Amino acid sequence: MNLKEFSHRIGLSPTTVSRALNGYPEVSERTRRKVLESAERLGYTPNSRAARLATGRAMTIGHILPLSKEHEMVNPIFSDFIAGAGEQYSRSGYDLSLSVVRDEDEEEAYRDLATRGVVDGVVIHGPKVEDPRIRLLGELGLPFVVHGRSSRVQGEYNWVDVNNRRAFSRATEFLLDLGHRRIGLINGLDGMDFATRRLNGYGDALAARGIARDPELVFSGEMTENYGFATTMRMFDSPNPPTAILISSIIPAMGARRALHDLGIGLGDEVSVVIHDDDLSYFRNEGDVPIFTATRSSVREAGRLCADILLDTIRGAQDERRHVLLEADLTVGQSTGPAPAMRHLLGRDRAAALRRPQALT
Amino acid sequence: MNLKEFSHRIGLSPTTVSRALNGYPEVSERTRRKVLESAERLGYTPNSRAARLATGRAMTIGHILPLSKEHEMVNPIFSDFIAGAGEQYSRSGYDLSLSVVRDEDEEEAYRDLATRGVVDGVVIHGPKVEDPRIRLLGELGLPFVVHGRSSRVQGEYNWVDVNNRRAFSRATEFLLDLGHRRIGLINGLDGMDFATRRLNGYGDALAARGIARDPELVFSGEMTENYGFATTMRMFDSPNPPTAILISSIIPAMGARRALHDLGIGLGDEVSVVIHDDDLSYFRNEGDVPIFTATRSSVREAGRLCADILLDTIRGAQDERRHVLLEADLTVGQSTGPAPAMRHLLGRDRAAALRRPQALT
DNA sequence: GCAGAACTTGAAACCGCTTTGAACGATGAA
DNA sequence: TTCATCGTTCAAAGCGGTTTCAAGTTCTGC
Repeated sequence: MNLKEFSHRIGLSPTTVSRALNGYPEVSERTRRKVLESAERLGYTPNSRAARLATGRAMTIGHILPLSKEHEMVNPIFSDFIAGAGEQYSRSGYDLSLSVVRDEDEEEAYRDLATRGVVDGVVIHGPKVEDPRIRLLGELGLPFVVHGRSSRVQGEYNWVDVNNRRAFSRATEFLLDLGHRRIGLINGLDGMDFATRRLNGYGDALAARGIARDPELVFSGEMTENYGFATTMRMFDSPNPPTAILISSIIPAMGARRALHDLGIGLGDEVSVVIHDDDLSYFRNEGDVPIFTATRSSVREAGRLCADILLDTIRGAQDERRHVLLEADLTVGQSTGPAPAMRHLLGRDRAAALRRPQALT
Repeated sequence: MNLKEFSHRIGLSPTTVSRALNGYPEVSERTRRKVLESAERLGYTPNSRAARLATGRAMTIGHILPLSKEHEMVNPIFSDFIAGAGEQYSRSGYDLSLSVVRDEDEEEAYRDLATRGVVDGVVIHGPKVEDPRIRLLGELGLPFVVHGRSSRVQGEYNWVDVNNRRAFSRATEFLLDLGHRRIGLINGLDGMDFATRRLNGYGDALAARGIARDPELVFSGEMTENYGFATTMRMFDSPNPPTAILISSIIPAMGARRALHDLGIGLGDEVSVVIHDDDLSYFRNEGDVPIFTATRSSVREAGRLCADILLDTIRGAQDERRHVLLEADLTVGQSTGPAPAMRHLLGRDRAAALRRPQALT
């Protein structure tokens, strides 16, 4: 049933019905009640396609999920972020549109969303240190918010970020305080803004204690379980392995744990691990004493915040650009302990001998 | 710029321009080329909102992501499925709309999508054994495809499923052939169709060898890492633990591995594990010899197939309902081996003693 | 009792595209 | 040469809402 028929049936004009349903003040309370009740009874719902054309609003927020041909990987934090943001969209009557594109087509995809008029705003995921998408969206005049920041981009824009630098400098200090001196870093992909900030935080803390950064202990890559495994193996295959490792996500941390296990190295005992925990719903680092010592910041909460800011911007309630910097609290779990005094006993030979798990047990 | 202005500028009627851009045969090749080239040059793109109203098509597929208040968990396979499906949508010029709703509002959400006319079809995720959504969508007349099946629902509908029963009976047989007799099952949530089929497959294989199913060895729950950990701990806290475990996803398998490690029980050696592997992009069970012996079926591929079927149905190219049953191949990895003869030595006492990892190393 | 303000309601234009039905010129057959 | 046919193009009527502007009602204040 369309508006014309519905309004005719209840003996009112389309104008009045439209106003009543959209909460305009010009209709009397009595009429509004009648309209709402009749709509319920007769099962009338306005057609969104028509409303969107008439109002010029798409009532939709766009998210773009780029897939690179090489890695073919979906960022595991994506779904939790979306869950948080989507919750807020629903609450405000907005839809969420997701475009899956090859990463080389990503800019084109933003352009497309804007000119086709299917979204009122977009969220930028995973900004690089110098991300061209920010300038592009500015030029397109499409409201947006960045989940993260882009250090080398000039100008104001909305963003929600974790204080990655502080989180990683604190985590590093924590390990230093435990007596660790050789600390590895299993970081995210090179070029990603968050990875750079984490690296800086780690570097700062080391520098403050006068410790040189050993490039052999720093890795960057896509944060899969296998990546965590491979990099950990690599570190312990050297004559001078670390006594502690910082890991950028719980997923590679799983791989690191597997590696340590295979090598027969005690986690939290012989080697300490601190992770950054995005509080993924299927991978909770919880319990009285969490498995991993971690700097935690809920990505779902970040999604909610991004959504709120973006919707405010779109509704024009927000003139200036907004920034939210989330602090990640450090929670001590089972994966950290004092640096072992005997660390030098561990070296290439033992690592090689222990490579196969069966050889151990 | 809108169609009126654009067509005026290039000296053609809106009709002709619209036809040229949409590939109708009535326009001459020369005119079409001119239109396409001018559109490119002047930067004209049709407004989708208007096109959607005019055609009555939403050019959008809906996905609903339900969040339960208790678990608050996002299915980890969701993002990979979406990646697969979204790829196909893009290819066909369709958008993907994602609605995040509380699970008690899920049916209402489908109803809403249908009456508001914002989608042309939807995908049903995670069907229960008897899922009311299938009948509902039938009544609403909204094209749909189910990722999975619903055993106790009558009638025809599109679906793409893995042969869960066969996969789990084969995995069980594989373990039986290795001499295992006490085999645990860490399954998905009770009531989910896939979980029921897996349980049946497991039960079939045991029954075929005359082995009684021990309820103490079967668990169902939401497939988190912690769930895998807790259930494994529980199994080994009994006087008669299993020598092998089947696990429904690689995520709880991580937890199971952690538990075995904490208990000091060798994986693949003292205890065998077979998982079902959805081939998640950030969690690849790969390598020359994969970590886990697994029945594998790519959820991303399932997403692609669902999208293809749904789009065919919407375009009317498809009259009958379509079904795809994917077979999961069993790949042998490092996590399985012959049943240890000395299994009876392991019991409650040793398990209790080994509970804390530090006590071991 | 009446002018003017304050409420309510409705007619019609509009959002920007698609598509029907008509018109036009060119071509070919009679 | 004329008429039917074909290939192109266009004017105008939708699609189903929202919103402007005008008009009708009911209140106020005097």
